[in-house]
Amino acid sequence: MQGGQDAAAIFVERWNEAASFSQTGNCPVRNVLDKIGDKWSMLIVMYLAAGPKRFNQLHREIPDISQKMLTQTLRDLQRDGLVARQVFDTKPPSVEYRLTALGHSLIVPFGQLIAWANESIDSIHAARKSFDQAALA
Amino acid sequence: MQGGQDAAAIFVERWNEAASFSQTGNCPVRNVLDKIGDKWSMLIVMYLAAGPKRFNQLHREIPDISQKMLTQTLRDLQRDGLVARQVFDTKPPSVEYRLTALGHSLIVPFGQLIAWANESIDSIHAARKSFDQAALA
DNA sequence: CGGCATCCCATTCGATACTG
DNA sequence: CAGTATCGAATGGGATGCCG
Repeated sequence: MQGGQDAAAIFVERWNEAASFSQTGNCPVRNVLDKIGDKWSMLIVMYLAAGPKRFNQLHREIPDISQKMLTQTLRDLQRDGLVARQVFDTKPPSVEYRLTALGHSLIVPFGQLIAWANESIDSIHAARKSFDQAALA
Repeated sequence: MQGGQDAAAIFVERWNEAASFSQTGNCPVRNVLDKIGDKWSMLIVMYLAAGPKRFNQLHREIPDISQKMLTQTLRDLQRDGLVARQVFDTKPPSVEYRLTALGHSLIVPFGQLIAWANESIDSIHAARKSFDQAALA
């Protein structure tokens, strides 16, 4: 619990610190959380965790993603230094994406969160069920 | 890296599993990630990590949150069993919110993520800067 | 193959006003 | 004090079509 309190304090502090100059939208925490909550960012990172992949390879493997969002999300990840883009001068040209060292380092803490999600999902569903039933009263 | 690969595999597996019955929107990972990415959910959790707080106390302490979003986010957190709501029958009535055991347990893995964000934000900003400059060419 | 540009709809969220 | 209700602007993201 001690570590939790520290994390909470840091989180709140950083957030409020950002609120003072929020015009710039420069909150370090929000910057990262926006990617986490993004519909596709983390899914792509997790697919790339297994190794480098080509653009259309990702497009085929990831269910339901549109070409637009795949392109856009890859650009954002590249811009943040989480993903590296390499063009091969073949014909037709091929482009390979891979995680950078920074991208790989994100998998560790993010994996903790996924583990928590899988452990807690039953409790969450149970809580929702009882909450919704209580609301019917 | 081994742990990272495992996490990635679990993540992708769970996601694809959900895609098959995606009509119901029942992906365990998305359920949690939506809360993480939510603009206010995690901020509220972090404020409550320090101890129970009343509604207006949260409203005053959290910068820029509207009454609507505070209410709505607290309801969602309560529904998922992360936050408990207790009404005191005083006059005027007061309502206290506190983290449940489940809510507290989220702070640990989420704290890891915040720590990563704070460690990596400089690298991210640097990557953005060089990316944007390269784009000007 | 690997994109980019455009249109358009759904959801999110802030502002404001009202209630027990 | 602790909400609820309604409106409207901004945003996210899918569908489609074109290009080097």
